[in-house]
Amino acid sequence: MTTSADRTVARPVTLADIARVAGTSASTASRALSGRGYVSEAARARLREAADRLGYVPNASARTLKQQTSRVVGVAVSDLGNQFYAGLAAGIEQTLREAEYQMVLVSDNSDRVQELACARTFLAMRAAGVIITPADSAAAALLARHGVDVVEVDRRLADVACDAVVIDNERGGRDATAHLLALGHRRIALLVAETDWTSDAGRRQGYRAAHEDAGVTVDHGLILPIRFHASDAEARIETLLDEAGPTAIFAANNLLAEQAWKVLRRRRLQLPHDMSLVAFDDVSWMTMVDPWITVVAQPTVEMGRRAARLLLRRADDPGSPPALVVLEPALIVRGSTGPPPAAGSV
Amino acid sequence: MTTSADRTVARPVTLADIARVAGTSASTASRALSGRGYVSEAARARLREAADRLGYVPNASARTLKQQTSRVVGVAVSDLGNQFYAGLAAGIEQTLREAEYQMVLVSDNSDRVQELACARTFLAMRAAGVIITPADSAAAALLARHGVDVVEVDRRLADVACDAVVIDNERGGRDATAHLLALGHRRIALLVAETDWTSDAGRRQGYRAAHEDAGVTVDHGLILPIRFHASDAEARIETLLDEAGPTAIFAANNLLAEQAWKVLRRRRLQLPHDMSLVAFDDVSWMTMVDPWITVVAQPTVEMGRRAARLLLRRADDPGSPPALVVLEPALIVRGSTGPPPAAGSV
DNA sequence: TAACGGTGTGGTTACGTTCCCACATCGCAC
DNA sequence: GTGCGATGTGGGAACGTAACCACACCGTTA
Repeated sequence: MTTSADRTVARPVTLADIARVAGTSASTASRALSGRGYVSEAARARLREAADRLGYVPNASARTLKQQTSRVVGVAVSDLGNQFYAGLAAGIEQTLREAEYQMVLVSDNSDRVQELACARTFLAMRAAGVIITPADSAAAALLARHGVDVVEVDRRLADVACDAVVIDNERGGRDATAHLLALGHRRIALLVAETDWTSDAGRRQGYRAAHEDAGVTVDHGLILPIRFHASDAEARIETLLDEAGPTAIFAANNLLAEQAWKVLRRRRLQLPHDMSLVAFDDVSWMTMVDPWITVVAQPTVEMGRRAARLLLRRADDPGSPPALVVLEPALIVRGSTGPPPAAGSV
Repeated sequence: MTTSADRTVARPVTLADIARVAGTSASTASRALSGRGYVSEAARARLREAADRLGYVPNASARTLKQQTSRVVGVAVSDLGNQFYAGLAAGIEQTLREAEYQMVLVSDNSDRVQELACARTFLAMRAAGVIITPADSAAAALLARHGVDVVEVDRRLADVACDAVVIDNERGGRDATAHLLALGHRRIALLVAETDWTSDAGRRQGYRAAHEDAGVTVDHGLILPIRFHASDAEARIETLLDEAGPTAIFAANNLLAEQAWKVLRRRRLQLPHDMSLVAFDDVSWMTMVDPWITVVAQPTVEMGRRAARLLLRRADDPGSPPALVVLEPALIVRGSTGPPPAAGSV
């Protein structure tokens, strides 16, 4: 007995099925539904109707196999749990969806092995392109060698020529540091990720440049490189405070800012009276704590959108030279920064 | 002239290429690399070597086409920009990656049209399964009709039988409300999403049940349903404060909590002296503001992991009955709740 | 009238993989 | 020595789509 429930296991409807129902060939059905090539209005209408009635869903794999390219874009970010990367992904997804592309999203923990595995997966899927926050140059190289377009976001690492979207990290670092120097600080601690990424290197460079501009010598004991998710991060910040005696802290990413802020709170240090703090990347908590945190804001979601747009543009115009989009960070001065405690005064 | 750079446009390597190099047939090459069926050690070694040397990457589309199923899981969440959904996605991605599945992630804005479009896309990709935070029952119905496994997360909406991962929302709402009632509050405002979702309905039901348990009648003027991303949310909260005169607020999701908190700060109301606040969903800012926010915490990432695991389990054992995983929320009492202001005292 | 371009259609093939089947060669037991 | 199962291999079909080609029919023009 056949009931409607039997349809739950029905074989997927194909072009051939529709063609049979509409009394045409599969070729005509393909042309009618894809809109390429000649089809009479009558045939098109019949085929459309049949497709609707049977619940036709085109088989993306068959299409990809035939056309040698898909509408899938691979995206690999360092840590989906971090608001910054989640925002990037949200921007990318939004733009891709509007262009009717799909996003395959992977969180690779900045691990080169996982990153390379992702690249291989994207290759296997014949991804139309890949957007990556690179931790290593190997993935981009592999993809480029197979002719897959790559866009690097947040930092640049590839040996090969490829599109990239970054912010002017040096300017961000410089603005933040100059702001503190202008307030009178001379001992500014720098908390920075322990990597060779261009993002952190740029911020570090900006920190140095601002000191040079102001004619202030940097005490290298004030610079503290910290690995991502290092369990001893807060302890090391404590040590820095004790040993290097800074009057201000510049935390070069939102995670380090959170950790620094927690240490300061634990020590009951008043912002900005006892210590000034500048963060990088304006996440929501920074305007919820008291005082609000002075910050170098980056247009996170917009970076994602731009990266996706670069990829889409290259799909249209494969020959165009590699584009580098540099977005501007914005220093937003809020309550967490002020003059240093007057040494020995009162 | 042929240079190494020419390889950038090389035709992808196929099984046939490898077979030719190793002196076998494509069938044997397939068996050797996929590990299914008989292959001599010698042949396997030769084929492995050839695959490595030529940089073979299997074509996922061809495989999917042939096998009629893929290693892709479709994931549709309401709003990737919200920490809660980002956490869900992170948990899902982690578990899928460990099982060597890929996640196609879409943010559908809780829009039924977009949600249905997503479902169609996942169908086209022959997704092995779909995980969704549903806004409408149509998507799950469509997928189920085509034999695609669906897991609902955070809320249940499907007419069809499918796996689901939720938390005990009623208990969460009840615990939060009972906590406030025990402190002596009798006028507790409820900020809740204006939907028919089981999540919010459950929290609302818990709110009511706690009142009943305590023998307190609910003033319906204290209940404020607010649409997601409503631009007038804060204004309506202000109005509620003025007109209904609550002594405590229970905000049934992290967005409403943020908005309520901002209104309270603007009014310079002291937590918990002038007003108590309980939030739902423990996001990072809640332990950064002063005082810390009392909250009903939900295991966000774990919910994602469990959802993915349900899907993977069903792939192994297609016949198993629909599973409903109910995780427990946890009331964490912190500084934002205390006794109500003593009416007319002092 | 013949040639021609535009329109419309269907047959066939190819994309790369897997899987079924046929077949061949063993060693071993009866 | 015949049968049989285990091992190993290759041929060929199939998955569903899109592209190419051949063809057939029109109306128009030389």
